[in-house]
Formats: sequence, C-alpha cells, structure tokens
Amino acid sequence: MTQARVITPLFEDLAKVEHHHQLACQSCALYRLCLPLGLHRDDLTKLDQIIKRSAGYKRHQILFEPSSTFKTIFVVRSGSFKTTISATDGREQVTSFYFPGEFIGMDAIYQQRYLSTARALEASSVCELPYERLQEFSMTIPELQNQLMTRLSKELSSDKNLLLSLGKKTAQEKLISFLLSLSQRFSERGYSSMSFQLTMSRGDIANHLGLAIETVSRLFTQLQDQQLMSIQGKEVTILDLPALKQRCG
Amino acid sequence: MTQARVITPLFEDLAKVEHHHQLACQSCALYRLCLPLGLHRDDLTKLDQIIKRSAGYKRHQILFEPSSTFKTIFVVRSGSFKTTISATDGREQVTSFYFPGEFIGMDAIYQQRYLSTARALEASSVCELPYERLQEFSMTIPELQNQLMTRLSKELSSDKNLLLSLGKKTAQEKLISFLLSLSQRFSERGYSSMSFQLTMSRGDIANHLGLAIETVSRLFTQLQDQQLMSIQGKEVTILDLPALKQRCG
DNA sequence: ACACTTTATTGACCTGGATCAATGTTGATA
DNA sequence: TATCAACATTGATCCAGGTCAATAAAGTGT
Repeated sequence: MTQARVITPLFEDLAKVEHHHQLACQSCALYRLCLPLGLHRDDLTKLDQIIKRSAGYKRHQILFEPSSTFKTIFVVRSGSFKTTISATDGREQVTSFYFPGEFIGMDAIYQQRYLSTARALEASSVCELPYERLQEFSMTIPELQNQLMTRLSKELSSDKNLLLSLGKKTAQEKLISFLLSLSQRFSERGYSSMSFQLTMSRGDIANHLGLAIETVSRLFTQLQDQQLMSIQGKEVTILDLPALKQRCG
Repeated sequence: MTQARVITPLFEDLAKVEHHHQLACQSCALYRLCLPLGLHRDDLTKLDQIIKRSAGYKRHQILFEPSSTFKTIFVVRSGSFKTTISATDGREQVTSFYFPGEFIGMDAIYQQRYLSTARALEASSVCELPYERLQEFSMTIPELQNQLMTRLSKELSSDKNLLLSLGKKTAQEKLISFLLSLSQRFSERGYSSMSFQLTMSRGDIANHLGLAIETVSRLFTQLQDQQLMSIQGKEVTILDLPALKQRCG
C-alpha cells in the first residue's frame, strides 16, 4: 500500500483504470470538468479518436519546454503540473499550477511554440489534443470551439488575478489568496475544500507568489498561530474560512 | 493646431476619416494588424456587417466595467486604453495597456462578464465585435476562429511575461522591459521604435509594474543619467538599445 | 494670462520581506 | 534502517524600494 491518498468518488474509477490509456471520454471520470462537456454523443466519438492518452509522467519529468515543437495542448488526467517561464539569465517564474481537467500549453497557440516549461509535480498523466486536428474539428463542432475559447479566457482571468496578487498584495494576502484558490479548485474536483494536500514544494509556492521560501514558511507558522489554518507538511486544513476570506484582499 | 502628434503613413487615412464611423474593414488603415487579416473578401464583407464602429471616447472615459453586461469584444481603432482589476478593498492593478488593433475584453468570455474596468488614456475610438455573432461567424470562417484563438493566446503570453517581470525582476528591469515592449508595439504600428510618446501617466506605469510612482520617476532620471534613454515629459527616446536589452533580464 | 488642479520630481527616512546562516525534518535509495 | 540529498523551519541582519513631505511643472478651464 502506497502513501495514503484521499480518493473521492470522482476519481475512484480513474484510479482503477489508470493503465487503460484508451479509456473513452464518455466513461472518463473527468468528463464533467473536461473538454467534452456539452458535446453531443457523435461529436464525442469523433473527438475520442484524435485524443491520445499518454503514458504517465514521473515527479519532475518535463512535459514540454520551449525547445519542444508545438503540436498539442495537454489536459491533465491525473496528478498535477507546474509551468515556469525563464528570464534570459535563468531566473524562473512559476506561472501556473495545473490540476485534472485543466489545459496546459494554450499560450503556445500564438507563435506556435511553447514559451514555458511544464513539469510534473507528482506521478501524473495527461491527454494530448493535437492542435491542428482540434482546429479542424472545432469548425464543425461549435460547442468545441466554444469550449476552447472559454478555457483560454479562463486562464487569462486567473492570470489577471495573479497579477493583482503580485502587484498589490502583501505576502500574507498573496499566500491566503493562493490557498483559497487551491481550495476552490480541489472542491470543484470532488476533494474537500477544507483539507487538502499541497502537491508543490514551498519553493514552488514562494516563487509563484514572488516571495522567498523563508517568508512562506514563516507565514505558514503565523497562520497556524492565528488559528486560521493548520499546516503539517503538505497537508493544509482550513480552520477559519471567513477570517481567511476577509484577509485575502 | 493641437499638440503635435506624429502621424505616420499607417494612420494618416484613419485620422482623416475618423468621423466616418462605418469605414469598411477593407479600407481601414489597421487592416493588417486587425482581426480581418487573412480573411477572404466575401467573409470580410460579412464581418463588416456585424462590426459597429463606435463614437469616440474621451480621456478617462470608461469603455466597460465589471457591472457592464458582456456582449462585445472591443478592438482599439485609435488612441489607447488601460484595464484595471480591483481588490475588494479598492486597491487596483493596471493589468494591460491596449493600442490600435489590439483586443480588449477577452477575459470576459469565461463567465460572460468583464472582470476588469477599461478606460481611455486619451481621445480614442474602438470597433465593437458582438461576441455571439462572432461565434456564429467563426463556425463558417475557420480563419476567423483561428484569429480569435491566436489573439487570446497572445494576450496570455504577454500576461505570463508580465508575471515574470512582477515576480522576479528588479525595478529597473521591470521598467526597461516595459518600455522595450512599448517600443516594439509602436514599431509594429508604424511609429518609430526609438522615439515615442507615453500615453499613460507615471502612476499608471508604476501601478502596472508593481512600483511606487516615485521609484518610476527616479528610474527615469537614472536612465537618463546613464545615457540609456532620454525622457522629457511623455516623450521617450531610446539612446542605447543594446545596453537596455542587456539590462532587462 | 491667471488661478487651480493634476502630475511629476527630488530628498529624507523607514520597513516588509529578502538574504544569510544554522539546524531540523522528510524521503529516496540501497 | 542507515545514509545522503532535498526540503523546511527559525533566527539575525540587511536593503531595495516604499512612504512621507516639500516643491516644481504641466495641463485645463475662464
């Protein structure tokens, strides 16, 4: 038995059949969070044929980097990923984290090349959507086109909110906003919104929020002392949601 | 005669006919920077019929805000705009600036409501693209669909680059990156890349880059002292492009 | 050309969070 | 189940850039 990991109804089936790479969208546990939502049965069957369910990625394994040729958009099937963008001198910024059902690589459509590097945060798997095929299909499937635009727009929205965090919030507000957005995303995926596992390191969180690791560590201690949440290693438990919401700006 | 403003060939026609709101895309000076690029003649005619050329906006006038109902995406026709997003306590972050040919409001597609406020930085005008009609049209015009996705992706890319600036760069690097990106955009629009007018205030720049106004002001003085550029009021002249590029990270 | 408001500059000082440093903890590999 | 490497915490110190304050320019309307 490996390290206990909460399996909620949503992911139970997926966990059982993880080795069946060609699981159809229709029977995928992520169905309601994923691209196919709203698609008709026939369209879904067509879509199924172009989607490639890839083998798993190990922790730290690279999904793509700027030198990779852009051919596909990825959807997280299980696990989680981070994307980073680099300055010329090697400094890196963690731009996003991605969880099951979320799309990675959409910023590559413009210029047809990935501008970031995507790495698995844990053992993970993805579905690959060949972009050209997707374009062809979305011509005849309006709902698919709509889905793609909406996804792109959603990522844009969350980046704009992150800009607000980075530009105008204090260290504590940044961290609380981040944790609450994770909580929200976990809850959408059938996990508890009050208690969840961080899949990224303190370093990743710090980098993402424009802080030093030490600051994040101290803030965690501080949030515990204030009885707002409890953090033991990677396990976060929210204790006072209203107080947290009130402190995140 | 009003304050001198450089009119380059690209915008000459547009300036002359600014009062003709129904100028067709085919004869618009922005054609090669705008949505219609790559569209066939017939498709363009169809598109022309749904595009509304709005009357002008005055400096500081609001184009939309979060309470406005989302119906359209805007394309800047002349002038410039900024978008801001607000924290609950009123703190604002300037998320983007928009110049002729650029699209405003694409983050509203997800959730069908604007999450930011858009304001004119100077006397400006826009074209309105009714989103629903655009969706219908893009079903039959693959190139239009492609254009929309590319625009969305382009904005995503530039936001990710801004995240890198806000998170990992020093004040000087932030400002230089910003000015060089403006230079690039002006040059794409037929203006000089070495000498241009800032249409936004020091406050807007500072806010956008997560700095204090005073810091921006001091940096301008510093960049002048180092003979890297000259700034007189709103007029920026780049003196040593290689040195600037080398200092922006 | 004047009064008034908004925007920008410059200097003096302060502080939130970075950096440096030491220690503790967890987890992977054998 | 010991060893080593990666990750995390905590304390002491420092500094880039923020804040406060005073002045100077640049717009704007009459």
